[in-house]
Amino acid sequence: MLESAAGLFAAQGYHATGLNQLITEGGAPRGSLYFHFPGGKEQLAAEAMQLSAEQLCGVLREALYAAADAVSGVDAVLGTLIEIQTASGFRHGCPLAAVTLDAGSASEPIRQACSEGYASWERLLTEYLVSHGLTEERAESLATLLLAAMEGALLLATARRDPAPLQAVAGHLRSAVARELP
Amino acid sequence: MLESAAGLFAAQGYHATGLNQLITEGGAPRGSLYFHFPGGKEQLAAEAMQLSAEQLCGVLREALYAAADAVSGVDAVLGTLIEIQTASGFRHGCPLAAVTLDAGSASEPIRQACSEGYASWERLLTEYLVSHGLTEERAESLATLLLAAMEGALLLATARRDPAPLQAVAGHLRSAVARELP
Amino acid sequence: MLESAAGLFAAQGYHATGLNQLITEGGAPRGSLYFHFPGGKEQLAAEAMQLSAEQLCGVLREALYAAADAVSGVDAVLGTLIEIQTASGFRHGCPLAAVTLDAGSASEPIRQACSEGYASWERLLTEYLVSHGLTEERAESLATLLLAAMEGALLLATARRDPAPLQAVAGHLRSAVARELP
Amino acid sequence: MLESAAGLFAAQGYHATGLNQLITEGGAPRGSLYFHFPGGKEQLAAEAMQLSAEQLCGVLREALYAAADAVSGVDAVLGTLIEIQTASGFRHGCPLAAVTLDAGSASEPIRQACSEGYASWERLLTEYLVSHGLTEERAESLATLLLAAMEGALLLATARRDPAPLQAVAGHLRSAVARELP
DNA sequence: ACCTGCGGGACTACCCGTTGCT
DNA sequence: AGCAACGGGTAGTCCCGCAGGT
Repeated sequence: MLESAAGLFAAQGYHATGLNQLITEGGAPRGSLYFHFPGGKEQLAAEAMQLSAEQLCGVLREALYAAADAVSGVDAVLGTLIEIQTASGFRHGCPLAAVTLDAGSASEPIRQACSEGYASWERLLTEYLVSHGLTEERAESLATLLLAAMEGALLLATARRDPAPLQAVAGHLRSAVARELP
Repeated sequence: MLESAAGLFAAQGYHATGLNQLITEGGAPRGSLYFHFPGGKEQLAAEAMQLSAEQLCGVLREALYAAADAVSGVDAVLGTLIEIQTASGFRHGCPLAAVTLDAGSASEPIRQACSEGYASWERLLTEYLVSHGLTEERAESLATLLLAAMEGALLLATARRDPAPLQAVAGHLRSAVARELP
Repeated sequence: MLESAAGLFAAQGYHATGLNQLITEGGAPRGSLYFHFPGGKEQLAAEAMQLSAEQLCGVLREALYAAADAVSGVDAVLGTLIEIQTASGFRHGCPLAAVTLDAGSASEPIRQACSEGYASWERLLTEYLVSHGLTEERAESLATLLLAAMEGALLLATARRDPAPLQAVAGHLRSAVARELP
Repeated sequence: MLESAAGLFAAQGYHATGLNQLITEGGAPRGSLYFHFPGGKEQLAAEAMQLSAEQLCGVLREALYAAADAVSGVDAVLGTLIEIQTASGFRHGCPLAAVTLDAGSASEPIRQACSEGYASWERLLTEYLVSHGLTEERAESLATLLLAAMEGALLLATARRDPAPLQAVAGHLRSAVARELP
């Protein structure tokens, strides 16, 4: 249920995703939804965002820690994103972005769930960079750049239906990391 | 009319913005909308995206070409974005992003309008970098990084209601540009 | 539209009457309803109550002023009520009572509409009694008794599906009026 | 449980009172309701009506038989009603009326429960009047008038949020009774 | 020709009263 | 006795045409 909701919200945003779509796709009856999510669509979306964030966190962690060094770790992350996006026909970009932008301004719980998701990814990157020798401060700043550039590149790639922005960004991020390493 | 529509779409996305809101905010009667925009809401949104793109293009151009050098040009652009976002209480981020993500997948005209908007900004940056001595190829690639990082930072700042991501990214982009200059 | 709504509300009360029923019975599409009654079901009910009150006021006035004297006027009114109720199979009692009791406590506009309806009937009776020689004060008090007894009798008759309470009350009201006449 | 249900139904009618409200107010779990009341909401309402009728019957009996004579007995009854209604902020009128009108036409068990409730009150009044010397026939007829006028006055008072109709009616009923006494 | 009041349903999120399975 | 599930139903709003008027 939450899984399918997460996919729908990621692809269409909050308001474009109707309850009907959520329940048919999720295979649940209408009334059960409000039993498990008394807060309705809003709560469902917030929990879906949390789930999405955790899942992607796991995927990124695997990609990072399977890599030989920090530079190829960044490469692996970008490669993963490219694969996810092209495999889905450019429907799946960042699983939080669409909801962040079309519901984050109206619903505080949703905004917080999204914000926490981004923060979790940023912490992951920061810890990874620290484990490769960067100071806490430089790691945090670099992690923000990495995350922002990846998010933006996903947005551009979605708009263009073309992974080129992700690839162009990958090159720059690789060298940015390389330069910061001790 | 278009102006107010652009603001509404930017802040809420496509599906969260109702016709009622558009006409009350825009001060136009209901039926007239379909005289001026026979394509309905979709056409209105596409044209609003185009308008937003052009307006921001002008603002960025001014900021860039008023700066003494390329590094401070990038600084000026980021500063402008920070100002826009904080001044609007973190409601206005990128004027295209929300619509790109919640309507771009369903409406081809809207996706194209957004895509063209991003492309126009990228061309602006590319030309600016070329005018500061970069080769066409390196300028294009760097422009993509700049645009992606700015878009992503706007997204993160919106989610967090905090301009910190924009500031963190600004530092890295400044040095990225500095390194590429001849 | 309002006529059919008035009938439905009278027979079933406010909450038991769904919008679906109102629009199918009234022959209007759903969207049109909210054009003419922006306040939705609540406004529709309030206006229906007003209409019902005016219509019944007209019916009662005719019955009263067609009668030879005050006593037979009261008789005519009760007779009219009996006829209305038996003709409808005890579905139509007082057109305001059901809504007064199941929405009047939750919706101030509806309560006011109902209250004004009762007041209009009371004024009608008061003026009629004054025109037959009662002082203003005694007329008002007697009108209240007449109205209350009629309302109560309609309620009892509805519950019992039997006009006997109306007939029993009629006798007492007739003599109550006879005694007060100069 | 039944007590709280009775209060809710009296104040809001049958359809305006949701199961959720009944179980939260009544402090019972959702599923248990259908153990104790296999007939569901309908049975619950019918039994609540019966309970309300019996309780009010008791209250009225006490008021009547504590009075010195028939006239002051009627006075005591009206006084009790006024007190109940004003004490509850005009939310509690007749405990059966709202349900009678918004469910009596659709549910035969409920209609019968209400009808029996009214009949029990009428019997009480009849017996009281007989015990003060009236013939059975005149007592029955007068009891109907008393009950109808009280019900109607409660309705008017509820609509107006003003006990004036009850007071006006009290005067007339007092003299009606006085005249009938031997 | 330009505009708009009104009408038309499909669809929204939400909640209802009810019932199997535990 | 009771939790979890069930869909049909709620009021309300959506985006969109179509005649009529200026």
